[in-house]
Amino acid sequence: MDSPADTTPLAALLAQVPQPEPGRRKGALHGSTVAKLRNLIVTGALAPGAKLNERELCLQLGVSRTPVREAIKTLTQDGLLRALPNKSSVVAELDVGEIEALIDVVSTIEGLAGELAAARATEEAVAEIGMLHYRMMLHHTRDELPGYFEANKAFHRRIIELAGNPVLLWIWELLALRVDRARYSSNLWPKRWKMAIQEHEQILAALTAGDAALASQRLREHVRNGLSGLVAALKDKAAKPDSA
Amino acid sequence: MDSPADTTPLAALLAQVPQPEPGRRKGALHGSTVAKLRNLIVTGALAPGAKLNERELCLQLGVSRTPVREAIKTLTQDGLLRALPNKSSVVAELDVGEIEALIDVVSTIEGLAGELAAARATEEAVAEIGMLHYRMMLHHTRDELPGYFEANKAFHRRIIELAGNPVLLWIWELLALRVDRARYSSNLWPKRWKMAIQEHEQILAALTAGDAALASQRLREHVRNGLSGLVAALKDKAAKPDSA
DNA sequence: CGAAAAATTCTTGCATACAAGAATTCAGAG
DNA sequence: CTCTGAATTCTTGTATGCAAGAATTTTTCG
Repeated sequence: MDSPADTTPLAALLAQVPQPEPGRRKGALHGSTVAKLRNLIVTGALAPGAKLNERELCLQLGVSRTPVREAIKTLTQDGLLRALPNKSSVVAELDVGEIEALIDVVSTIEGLAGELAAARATEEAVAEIGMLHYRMMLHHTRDELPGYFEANKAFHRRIIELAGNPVLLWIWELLALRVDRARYSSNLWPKRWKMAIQEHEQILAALTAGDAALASQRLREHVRNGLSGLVAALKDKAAKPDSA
Repeated sequence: MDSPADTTPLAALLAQVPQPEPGRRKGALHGSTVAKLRNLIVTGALAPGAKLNERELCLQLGVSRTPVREAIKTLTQDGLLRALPNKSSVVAELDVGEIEALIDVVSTIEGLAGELAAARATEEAVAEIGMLHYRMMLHHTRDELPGYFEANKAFHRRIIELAGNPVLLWIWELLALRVDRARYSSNLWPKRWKMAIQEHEQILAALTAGDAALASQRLREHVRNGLSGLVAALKDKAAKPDSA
């Protein structure tokens, strides 16, 4: 059976079939497919409004329709795709109105996180968040957008985690997907870097002091400032669409 | 081809096959399967910890594995199921700690909704919410739990809708699933009916007055009271498990 | 009789086949 | 040449097949 020189034509054909990539184990396709597709959408590689052809995605991602369809369903639930009955799903438009709606919700959620986090802030936890803050500053001085972006997100995530509320974290992750998408689509970022860093310092100080009300307020306003800037940038872009 | 007396054995066999229920159109199975399964979980018909056998569910729901698997994935994302790799998914435990976590998040979300709703409260909208309030009172006087339950949820939902923020509504619906589940599992309800009705009246008054801060505060506290009662009831139940 | 191991059965993960509906193409009439 | 409509093709929705891994039973040895 394991003879390398099997001579039947059928065996020859079968030999070059899938070869399930030795290292791949069962049960990993759903997750990885979701991750890949989500990245394409969040980063804008798949533009808003783009139609998703399942067969095409199968080829592109190298899997069968089953995991692709599962991924589409998942991302539809996350609000990144819109499903039309018997028609191709499309990448959700990123409506400025919806981002404005996000402002209220995300700022409120992060405000709550700040309040809870301040009450639980140990020295160690604050130090860890502080580290993320400095990492972000480092990327700032180097003008490294992706690194800055990632450190910024890690800074916020760490605060949510510090709040110690799993439901809060769950909701935040859902919201963060949409926020990220909006961020990617408007690269106004350099303009807000400095102010964001200052605000982060203020937040860090409030957490260090264990001042729940202050941490809450500062996070709320920080998020509101950031997203408002995003909305303004997107409106600007919409007004003069060719200045990218 | 349409001869009613086709004589081949194969045709005879095919004749008694599925008969896809004349009224059923393509594309409806996913949604209906999710709804059915979700109901089984939320109402507790499928107990926390129960293992889901896909084949069994297929028979029970009368569909193939595909929609069942999709439904399982959807509900897993909603947090009603937990997926274990290569093993049966199980109905998520309803952990008291998680419900405590829900308190902070749901009360904050509804507080935000109250704030936004008060700012947009027209006479018509307030009248509509008032109607739901009276419907709830009616069910209260008649001791009709399911109706009370439904009217209560409609009351809250209408306020969220009045807030006019689609992201807020989306998040609220996700959270409401877990809240409902907790409610079904603890039937302490009659005890809190009266107070809930009084609180609703206060909320309605704040909305009528267009007082955003007050509406926000009252909704926040109303939700907190309700869920805290739930947690207490569940802890009680856990302490003396046989008193159902 | 008890315990470990081997074999069988069961269950999920992924792929694929088939059917219903949508999109597109092509033909023909005006 | 354009518009309409029928026929073809394409795409999604659902069912089913097959294999990898888990659970269970049976068997064998101490």
